[in-house]
Amino acid sequence: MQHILIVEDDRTIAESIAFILEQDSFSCQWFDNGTDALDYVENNAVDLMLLDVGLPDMSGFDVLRKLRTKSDLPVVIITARDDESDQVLALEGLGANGYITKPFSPRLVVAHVRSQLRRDRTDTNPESKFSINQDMQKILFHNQELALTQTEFKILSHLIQHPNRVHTREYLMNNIWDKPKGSDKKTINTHIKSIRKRLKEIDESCDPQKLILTNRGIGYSLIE
Amino acid sequence: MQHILIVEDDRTIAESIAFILEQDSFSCQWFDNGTDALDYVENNAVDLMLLDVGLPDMSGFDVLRKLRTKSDLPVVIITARDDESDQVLALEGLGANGYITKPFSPRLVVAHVRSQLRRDRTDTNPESKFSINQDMQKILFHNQELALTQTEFKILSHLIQHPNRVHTREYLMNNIWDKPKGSDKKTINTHIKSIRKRLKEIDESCDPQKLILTNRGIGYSLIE
DNA sequence: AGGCGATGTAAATTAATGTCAAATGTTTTA
DNA sequence: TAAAACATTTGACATTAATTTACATCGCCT
Repeated sequence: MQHILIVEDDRTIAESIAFILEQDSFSCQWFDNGTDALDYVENNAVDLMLLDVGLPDMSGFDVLRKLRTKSDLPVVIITARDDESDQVLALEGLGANGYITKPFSPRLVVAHVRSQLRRDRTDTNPESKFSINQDMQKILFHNQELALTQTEFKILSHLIQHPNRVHTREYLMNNIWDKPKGSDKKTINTHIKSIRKRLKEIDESCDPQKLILTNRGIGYSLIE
Repeated sequence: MQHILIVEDDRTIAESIAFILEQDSFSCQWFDNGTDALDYVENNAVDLMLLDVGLPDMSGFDVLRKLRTKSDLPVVIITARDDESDQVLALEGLGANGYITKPFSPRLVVAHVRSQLRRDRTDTNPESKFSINQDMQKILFHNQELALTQTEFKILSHLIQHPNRVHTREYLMNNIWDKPKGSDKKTINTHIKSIRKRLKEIDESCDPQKLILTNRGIGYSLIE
């Protein structure tokens, strides 16, 4: 679970942000001043800071400046002043990572938070046992790398990207290969079999036939 | 030098952005439609995309959606519509990294670009066995200088600067040589081979085929 | 039971990559 | 400027991996 630090002197705003972040399964810590926040960052694992500019003890910009002398923690500025030069200063001069102007909806805050934190994770649907790393052309199953060949990768990607729906052999044939092969329909069969084998290699206890379901007379589908 | 892709159908805007980015020592490439831009991203080294929402052929959101099926390139949306729900969709739903609403000053664009790229600096990755000295055109491996030719240097630099991802032959060809070579042949292979040989020269015990991985049917990748 | 698909094994085929040496291109040096 | 030294490209060939085909057997569903 990722931990968000909220530095905001308006209790109502802080609470509404915290509420929606917690709904989105982040954990939050709130401070109404910069000094305590900086102190907390020193000694605690924080993934991102939401930083108001107007604080009682020091400006948010000053907080950021101080923070940046020791940490590159992602910081999203929240401010009532919609002044472009402030934004340029924050982003370029001080090293902020994002900038939100009031008034804003809590959802926008979550969007910014997620956007900043996205890079730190593997891009994946959290419910799925699979995650695809396009950069490496690799698929992780239970966070372990599957040793797949090129066509196996393509087939499994298709299934993962459109789970819970049946893919006919013809459909797969047409979408995996450039030239329509047409000839033997058993070739998909073989690839599915070897994909299943590789799933089993990683998770001995799983039932690959329930993960990749055979829809008799139609095709295959991946079940999430 | 970092390379920015501008996708914007208004020539005037595109040019003013390109102008100020080039002043800030970025290089730019401009497209006025989504199709060409997506095509270009496939096979060229791009560090960030500035993406207008209102494009002639497809919405910028669609461009982003398509892009995200294969790449996690940082994308900053530029749009005339200051609509919060659009922004939430772009940031959270589609995986945009930043959001700028028109009208904006070119400086703000630069600020966003810098802010997004700040994290990407891999030059001084302490975990890496490699370090690059661009000025001297030298690469150190285990702190020992590699005796590389010009093309070997370029290829290895690319791999080091974007480690842990696959670089297709076509991609490397487009980015290492000025003029796009028509026929591929085995020229990349040969260079890779000689780079691997030189790695082995320095560290007899290393396995160059595990450092520079062959991704069969795709390309090569450097593993950190 | 009979058909369809799954599984296992193996061989044949096709494709990608590695390797090497010769040919070509480029720069340096005498 | 010519020769030498080096860099790059190329094609032939070897090697390895991936894909397809084939066939025998097993099990499930209707």
